[in-house]
Amino acid sequence: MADASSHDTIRAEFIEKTGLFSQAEGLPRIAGRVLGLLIYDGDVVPFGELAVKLQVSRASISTSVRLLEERGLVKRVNKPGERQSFFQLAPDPYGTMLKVVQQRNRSFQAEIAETIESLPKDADAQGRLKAYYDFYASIGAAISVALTEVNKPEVLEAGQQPATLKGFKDDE
Amino acid sequence: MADASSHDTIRAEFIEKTGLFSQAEGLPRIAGRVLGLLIYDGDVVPFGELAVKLQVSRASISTSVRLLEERGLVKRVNKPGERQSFFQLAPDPYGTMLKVVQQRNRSFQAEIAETIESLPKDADAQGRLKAYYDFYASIGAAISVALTEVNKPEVLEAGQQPATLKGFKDDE
DNA sequence: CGATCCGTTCAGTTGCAACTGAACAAACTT
DNA sequence: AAGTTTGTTCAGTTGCAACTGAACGGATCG
Repeated sequence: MADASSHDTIRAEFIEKTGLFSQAEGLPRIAGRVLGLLIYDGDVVPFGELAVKLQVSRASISTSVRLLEERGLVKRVNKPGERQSFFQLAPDPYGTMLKVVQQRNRSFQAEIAETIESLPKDADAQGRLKAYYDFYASIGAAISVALTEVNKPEVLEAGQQPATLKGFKDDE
Repeated sequence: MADASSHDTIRAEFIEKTGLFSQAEGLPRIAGRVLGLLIYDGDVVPFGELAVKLQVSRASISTSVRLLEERGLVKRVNKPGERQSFFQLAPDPYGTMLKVVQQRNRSFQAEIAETIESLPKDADAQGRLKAYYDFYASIGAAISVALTEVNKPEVLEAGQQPATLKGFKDDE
C-alpha cells in the first residue's frame, strides 16, 4: 500500500472503508460512515459536527442516526446545557451487529421450514430443501459461536488472519 | 404465510423467497431465483426453460448464470446431441457460498489491519480499531466452523421426515 | 416578544444496478 | 446455400433506494 499519509488521511480512508463495509450489511453508506467516525474518534460527537465532517446534509445525518439507533449501534446523548444532540457508539456494538444478522438468518430459516412442512411427504424436493435449511442452521450456529467470541477480546483463532498485525501480539 | 394451495404455488413461492434471500448476499434477484429453481427441481434444466419458467428475458438468464457460474454455485452442462446449454446446481453449493462470504470478510479484515498498522503507535484509536478488527476475526472463525459443519455428510437422503423440523429450537 | 439554532419530515432529484430488446456470431438444420 | 436456434453483448430503460433542500415545530437565547 502507499506510504503512510497524514493522520487525517488515514482517518478519512478508514471512515470511507467502514461506509463501504456497512453497505454489505444492508446499511446506507452514510450510516456506515457515521459508524466509522464514531469508532475512530471514540468520542461523543455532536450532530452538527457529523454533517460537517462527513460533508453531507443534516437530513442525511438525521435518518442515518435514526437507523443506527434502531439497530442499537449508536446512542444519543442529550446534554442538559447544550442544545445539540450528541452521539456515541453503543456498548457492545459488534455483538449487536451479530444479533441483527442472526435475526435475519433465523427468519430465512423459518421460512424454508414452512415451505418444507407444506410439501407433500413424498415430494422429491424434500431432501434438497432440507439441505438448504441445514445450510442456514449451520450459519445460525456459527453466529452463536461468534457472539460468545466477540465479548472476550484477545481470543483469536490462529490461521484466520489474512494479515499479521504487527503492532499486536495476539498470536501466541 | 398463508397455507399454500397447490404444489406449483409452493414451488413458485419458494423460488421467490430464494430470490429475496440471495439479494441479501449480493446477488441480483433473478440469479437468486435461478438458484431457487435449481434447488427445488434438482434437475438439469435447459437455458430456455429458465427464461420461460421465470418469465424473464434470455439476456437476464445469460448474465445470471454467468454470475452463478463465477461464484461456483451452478454448473453448465453441454449435452452432445443438444444445442441448448443445461444447468444444474454445482456440488457443495452451500460450502461455496460460505467461502465467498469468508473471502469478503477476510478482505475487510485485511484492510482494517492495514489501517491499524499505518497508525502512529500512540494513537488512541488503536484500541478501538483493534476491537473492530477482532470483530471480523470472530466472524471469520465462525464461518470456518460453519464450513466444516456444512460439509458433514449428515445423511439426509430422500426420505427424511419433515417432523424433525417441527418445533426446532433456537440454540444458545 | 422576535430571532436563532436544532432536528425531523417530506417532496423532489439523482445515481446506479437490474433488467430488457435488439443486434450479433456460432453452430446446426434443411 | 439460406434459414433456425441458441447464447452473448451492448445500448437504452426502468425502478428504487440514497440523498438533498426546504419547510416545519420545538426549544433556547437576546
